Amino acid sequence: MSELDSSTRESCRWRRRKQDRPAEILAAALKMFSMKGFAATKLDEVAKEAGVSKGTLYLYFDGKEALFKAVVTEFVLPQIAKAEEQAEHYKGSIKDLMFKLLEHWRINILQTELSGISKMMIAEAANFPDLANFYFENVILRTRHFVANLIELAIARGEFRACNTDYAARSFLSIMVFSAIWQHSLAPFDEDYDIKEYLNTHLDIFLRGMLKDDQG
Amino acid sequence: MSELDSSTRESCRWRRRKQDRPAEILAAALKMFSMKGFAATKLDEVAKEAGVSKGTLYLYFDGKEALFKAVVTEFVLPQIAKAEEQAEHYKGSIKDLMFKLLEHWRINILQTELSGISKMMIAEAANFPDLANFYFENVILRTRHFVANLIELAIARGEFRACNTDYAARSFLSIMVFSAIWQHSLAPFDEDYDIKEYLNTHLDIFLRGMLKDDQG
DNA sequence: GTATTAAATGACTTTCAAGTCATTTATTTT
DNA sequence: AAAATAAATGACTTGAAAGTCATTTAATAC
Repeated sequence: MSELDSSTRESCRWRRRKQDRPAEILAAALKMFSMKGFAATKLDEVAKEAGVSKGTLYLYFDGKEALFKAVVTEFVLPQIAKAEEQAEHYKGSIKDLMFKLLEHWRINILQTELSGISKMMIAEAANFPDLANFYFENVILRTRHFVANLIELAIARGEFRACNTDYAARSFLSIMVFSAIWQHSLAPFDEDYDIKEYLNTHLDIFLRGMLKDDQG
Repeated sequence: MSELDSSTRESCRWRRRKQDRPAEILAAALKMFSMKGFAATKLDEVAKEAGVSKGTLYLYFDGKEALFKAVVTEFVLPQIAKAEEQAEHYKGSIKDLMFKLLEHWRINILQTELSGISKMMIAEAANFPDLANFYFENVILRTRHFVANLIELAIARGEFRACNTDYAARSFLSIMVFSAIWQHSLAPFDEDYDIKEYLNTHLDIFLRGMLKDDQG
C-alpha cells in the first residue's frame, strides 16, 4: 500500500525516509569525494546527489569530516576484510595469490569509485591531518601488515628470496595505490594507457625481482 | 651607495625592485604550492612569503594558474634537462645510471620543495584540467620518453631482457613519483619510514626483474 | 479528524579568498 | 627642486561554500 502511495502521491514535496537516508547520503558522498576530492566537494552537491537538502545531511552527519570517515568505514574497510579472508583460505602459491589480489584490485576497486578514495586521501592528507591519521591507522597500516605477512610466508616457503618484508610490502602496495592515483589524475590525458597492461607489467617485474631463481 | 641606502633608509614603506620581484614571487609560490597544494594556497600567503602585497603579485603574473605554469617552467623543466644531459654523457651501464638518477632524485628533488610540485599536480589534476594538460605534455611525456629510451638502449646492449619499454618506463617512474607523493602525504604518519631504504629496495626489485639472468 | 511529533527544507549568516583599482610614494627625468 | 613616471599598496568588491535554524509538512498517535 505504502509502496503504491510513494510512487503515486506526486503532491508530496518530500517523504520521510529515516531508514534509507544515511545509506543514500553515503553513496552520494563516495561518488562526489571520488570525483572531486575532499576540499573541492561541496556539501550542496552531495545533498543534491543524494536527493536531499543540505539541512538533511547535517541531520544525519556532523559535517564533512564525519561524512568522510563514515565513507571509509562503510566502503573501504570491508574491502580489506574481504582481501584478508581471501588470503586466509587460499591454497596455491603466493605468486598466484598476488595475481588474484591485483586482479581483484583492478576490477573491484580501480575501475569503481572506491579507487577515488585512495587517491583523495593521499592527495589531501597534508591539508587534513586528522583525516590522514584516521586513514593511515585504519587502512594503510592494516593493509601493509597483511601484505608483509604474505611475503614473509612466501619466504618461509622458499618461494621468495629473503628480503626486508616491510619494504617489499611497501613496493607492492605502491603499485596498487599509484594505479589508483593515476586513474584519477593524469590517466585521462594518457591516451593509450592500458590499466591491465600497466598492472601486469609491474607485477611481472616485481615477481621476477622477488622469486628465488629456481621458482617461476 | 645605493647598497648603503637600501639598508639604512628605514623610512621607506617599500622599495622599487622590478628586477627581483618575479624571482622572489616564484620562489614563494614554489614553497606554498609545495606545502599546501594548488587550491589550498592563498595568494595572500604567497604575497606575504614574497614580501609583497597581493596587488604586486598581480602586477607580475596574471593569476594563480599563470603563477603555477611559471613555477613549472622555471624550476621543473631545468631539472629534466639536467637528467637528460647526465644520461647523454654517461659511460657506465644503464643499471648504474639508474642508481645515479634515483640518487639524484632523492637528494635534489625528493628532499626539496620540488617534490611537492609532482605531488601537487597529481593530487589536483582532476580539478584543474588545463594545468594537468600543461604538466602532462611538458613534464610527464618528456620524462617517460627519456626513461623508455634508456631501457631500449639497455635491451639493445643485452643488459636488460626484452619487454614493453613504454610500460617498463612507467613502472620505473611510478617509483619516483610515488615516493614524492608519499613524502607529502602520509610519510609524516609513517614513523620509521626511511626514504633511502624504500628507494633502494624498490630499485633492487625493479632491476632484478629487468636484468638478463647473466647480468647483475 | 485533530493533535502531536519529527523529518525535511532552504533562506540566511558567516567566513574566506580571488581578483580589482584608486591612491600612495619611490625613483627618474628635466 | 619640481614634474613625470611607474612600482607598490591595501581596502574593496565579488562570489562561493560551510554551517545554522525558524518554518513547513509528512507521518503517527489518540
